[in-house]
Amino acid sequence: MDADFLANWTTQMRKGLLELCVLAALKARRMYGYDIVKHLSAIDGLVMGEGTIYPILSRFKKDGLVETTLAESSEGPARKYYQLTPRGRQLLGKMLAAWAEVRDGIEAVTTEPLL
Amino acid sequence: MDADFLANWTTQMRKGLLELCVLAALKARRMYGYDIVKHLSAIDGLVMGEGTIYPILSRFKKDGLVETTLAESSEGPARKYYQLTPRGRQLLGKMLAAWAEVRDGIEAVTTEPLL
DNA sequence: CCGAACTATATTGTCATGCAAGGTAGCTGT
DNA sequence: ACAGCTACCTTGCATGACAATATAGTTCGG
Repeated sequence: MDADFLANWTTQMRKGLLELCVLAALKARRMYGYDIVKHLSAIDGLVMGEGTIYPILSRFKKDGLVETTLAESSEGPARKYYQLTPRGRQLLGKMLAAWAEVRDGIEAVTTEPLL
Repeated sequence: MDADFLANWTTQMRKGLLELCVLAALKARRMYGYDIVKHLSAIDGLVMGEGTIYPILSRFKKDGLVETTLAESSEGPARKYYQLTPRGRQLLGKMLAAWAEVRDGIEAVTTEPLL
């Protein structure tokens, strides 16, 4: 089915892009995992589940891009806040540059005039 | 190394996006594999190798998105030209819509004002 | 006429990742 | 007690980019 192809393709398209979004979301403020899911899912095209965010955050921590702080919550278990390290901030800059390049390239191909 | 992380991430980011570019490149005219590589590699951020294009084209053909025509060449082996089927053209439209949605979503996250 | 260089197609294997599914645990209201 | 929400985390699968590799035809210099 077309629907299958499209759903599958959409998954593939998001690879890597979600990492960019998560890092970008942490640029302005610290956030905890569950919150990031809600935050990004509010945006069309960036809907994601918890099984997606936690592996990403673990990777980020392992690679020294973020650090964590535990904080009590009155609405459930303690929240683990993630905040960017200088290294994470620097890498985010490079990723944004690479993203802009690819985005512009795609824009060029998809709007190409007929030859 | 940061360089490793970035290189790896760039690879992941391109997943799916390259398929979009290939379909889009075929929108205006038929092309053969080697030619598509040269064509897209001329654009920064869309550089790709032959080991990438042929699996994509095979998938497209298997899924009925493109059809092929063989044509003699005076500069090497016969060229296998790929052209969009109506189904491929229709799917390209849907993919472009999904792409626009994700692109705009990322734009929103990465340019978010400080709270 | 031999080999280097280029065109062109194709396959195999590795690796990272998105995501569904499942599991644990704390707090709130009935 | 129990349902329902918040919040965290792990396992397993499917997918696709890319490097490496193989094959074969053409062209051109020595």
